[in-house]
Amino acid sequence: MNNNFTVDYIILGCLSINPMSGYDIKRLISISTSLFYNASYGSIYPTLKKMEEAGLVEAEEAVENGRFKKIYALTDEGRKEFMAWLEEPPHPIVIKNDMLLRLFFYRQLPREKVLAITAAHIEQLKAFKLELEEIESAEGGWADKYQYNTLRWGKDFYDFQIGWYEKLLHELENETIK
Amino acid sequence: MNNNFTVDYIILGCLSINPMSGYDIKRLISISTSLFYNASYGSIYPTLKKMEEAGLVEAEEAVENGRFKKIYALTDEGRKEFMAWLEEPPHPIVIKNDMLLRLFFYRQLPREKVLAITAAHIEQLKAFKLELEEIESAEGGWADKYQYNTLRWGKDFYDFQIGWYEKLLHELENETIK
DNA sequence: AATGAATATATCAAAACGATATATGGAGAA
DNA sequence: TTCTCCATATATCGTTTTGATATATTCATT
Repeated sequence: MNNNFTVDYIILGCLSINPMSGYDIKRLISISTSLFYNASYGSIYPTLKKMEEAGLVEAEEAVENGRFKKIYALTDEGRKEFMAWLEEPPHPIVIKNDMLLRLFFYRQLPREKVLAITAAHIEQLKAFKLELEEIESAEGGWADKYQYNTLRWGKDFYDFQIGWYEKLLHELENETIK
Repeated sequence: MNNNFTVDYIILGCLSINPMSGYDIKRLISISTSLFYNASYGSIYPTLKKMEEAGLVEAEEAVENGRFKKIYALTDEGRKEFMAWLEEPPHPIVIKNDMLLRLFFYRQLPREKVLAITAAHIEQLKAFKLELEEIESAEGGWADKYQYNTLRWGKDFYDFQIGWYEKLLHELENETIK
């Protein structure tokens, strides 16, 4: 585990809160961190296996509601590894922003199409923000002050984006930028 | 090219501005879009080869300053493909934000370490913003109004992040959040 | 003449994605 | 009751992407 910008630590982090299955990890991520850090089944399950072999996690096969489950928990070694990671300074942010990539080339598109796409994008951002607020009101149990702040970042980031594209749209409509 | 959230279109986009080599594409990306959409040599060169076979780009072997270069240019087919992509609505943003991921778990870290990491992160963001402003004053030739706006987004996004973490830091210092 | 930086192409192992296969339990409808 | 659909749960697989490195050449500096 030489590179500390991998899916390994989000998994260790989930298990540091509670022992859980790969499916639980995926669900926890999707309702809490997916906006700023996501992971797929295709990385979660192989990584759990790899970390079990490395002695960072242990699996206990359990039956819950009559359904088979493999509950993973941190070992002492795993918790040590996670805490060491937690103290390190963070890596720079990595973004794939498809809208901005397209914007970079929009000179080649007729003005009215740019306006339409931008307006639609603003509506989509507003819809995503609403979704996030629904998650906020539905959940609540797991939220300590730090976790709550990551959720607040999500909302603030949507507000930033919505405001930014609204300003752009108005400028394009009024053609005040040269 | 079924999935339109791949490296293919950023390459077609670069070539839509000017014919250039894989090395040129990498450099153009790193000084213009890397903040919101990056690509590595390991994806650029194989993709150029794949798209040449598919007839979307053509290579011309040239000698520039006595140095061998493979200049790629869009074919009519390639430009058609790119323009079709450009009209589509964008995919949602994808982020890997290591700082926020760590924040999600910071309850497990002593308060003073959280404060120190957050303060250091703010300084790093300010340094990155300065770097971006240096790129801005160095370049200028390629900047049409849309391209300039993507650069402005970068600066605005740094301002948003700096402000956000400064607010967080003050709240943590004063412990006004429950 | 030597060194090192920038230019330029290319490849490879490891990681991650995205989609899908498989299977079961539970809820509600027909 | 049985059928269907959805949520739960684990797992895999081809493709894509990353990150690092290998190789080679030119140019400017020492």
